[in-house]
Amino acid sequence: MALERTAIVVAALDLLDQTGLEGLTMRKLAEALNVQAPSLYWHFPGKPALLDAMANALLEDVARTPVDGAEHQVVLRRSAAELRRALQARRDGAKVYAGTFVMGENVLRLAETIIGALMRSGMSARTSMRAGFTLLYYVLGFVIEEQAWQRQVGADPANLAAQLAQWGGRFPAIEAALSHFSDADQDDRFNHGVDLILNGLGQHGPSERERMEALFRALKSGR
Amino acid sequence: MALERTAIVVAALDLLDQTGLEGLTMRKLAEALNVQAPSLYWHFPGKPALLDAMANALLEDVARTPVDGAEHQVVLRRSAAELRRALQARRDGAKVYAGTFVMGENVLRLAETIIGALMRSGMSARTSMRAGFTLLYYVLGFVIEEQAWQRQVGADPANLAAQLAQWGGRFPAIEAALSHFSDADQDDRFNHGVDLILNGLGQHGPSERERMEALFRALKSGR
DNA sequence: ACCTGAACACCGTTCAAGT
DNA sequence: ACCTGAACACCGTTCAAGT
Repeated sequence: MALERTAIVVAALDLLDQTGLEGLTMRKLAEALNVQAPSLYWHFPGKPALLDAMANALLEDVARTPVDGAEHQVVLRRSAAELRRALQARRDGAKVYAGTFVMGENVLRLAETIIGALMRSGMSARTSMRAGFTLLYYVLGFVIEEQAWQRQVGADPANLAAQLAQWGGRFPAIEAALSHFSDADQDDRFNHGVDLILNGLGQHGPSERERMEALFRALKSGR
Repeated sequence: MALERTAIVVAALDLLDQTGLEGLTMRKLAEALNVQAPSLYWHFPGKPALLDAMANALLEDVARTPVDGAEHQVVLRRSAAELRRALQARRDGAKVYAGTFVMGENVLRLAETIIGALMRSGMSARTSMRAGFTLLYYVLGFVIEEQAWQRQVGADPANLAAQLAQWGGRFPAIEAALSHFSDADQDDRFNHGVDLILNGLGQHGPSERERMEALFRALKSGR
């Protein structure tokens, strides 16, 4: 029953928040569902399959807003922010997602939204895909490090400067930069990276030939 | 003894190649070292500490080439390629790295190389850090997905088109783009993303004010 | 300083059996 | 169709004891 599968995934995500990825076990999950551990194996072939379903479920609310005729920059910025938010919403969310490779509905919808917006702006399918994935990789990497930072430094902030000081001036650029690495700054940092990628896109944008092809396609489809 | 610690990490990385991250256990590692499992706890406080050491060891050969006066684009391109290669060198390398947050020597040297090159080009410490991390996040995200792809699709290539076909035309942009997603193309895809980020940097580059400040600093230090 | 034996409190998964 | 009991082959980690 589809309802039961969904309920298991929901319970698994709640358990994830409580225990972290390390503490997420089939036995504890079964207990949370008032069931014996082997029952889960009727619904999922194994733990990896459950983690795949969890990864896809993380993106449930991503890329739901209609794009309409929005500029590709707007679509990409919003998509990036939504993906970050979705991965951040659960403890170890980025690590769960990073451990899987799912062609699930939510993942595909997100990719379709981004790549589609780029293609509609006149870029070729090839360039759109590459640019879109560049953005997605950036977001994934960002949140992975963001959550690792929260786990490690969030638990013991004083330790950070001490660890760096241990190398005694061997890394001056980092020391100069680290003062700009504050917790309050995370959103700005994230947006700056997104802007950097969008900015790179501007130059690389549709070539003369790609513009002509896009125009031709539009005319042919009668719009 | 530092020698023993290093030997453990080397053995752990070799075991990782054989078993993957899932199969990497303290007991198997101890066996590979002809020792009982509890012995490892004299050298490392626990498995997470071992994984931290492994993550840092992955970057052993990264950012070793002297930068000299190289342009920042050259430094960044090389650093990105070296990081990708290092994470790719071991099975599940990116996942091991993504699970940790280590202020280790190798990680710091890589960050110093990138951020230092950007600062020397005239960018502020703040902008250099943000741009540098954008590149690093991209590389990390790229290799995570690259290795996930190798695990999943590499094992069963025929399955891919079938999985996508299942959604029957709901994701046309992806279908159009997927033909450009070949195994042979991975290096090109990677470089394209790096170029995109470098390209975005060009516009964002040193402002007039930042150029003046850099010039002033250079003059003051007598160069 | 470095390692072992024995034990504790867990794991994921299988499978026959129940309803 | 869905769940349980019992078991198998493992885990990470602790700790007293050895050398």
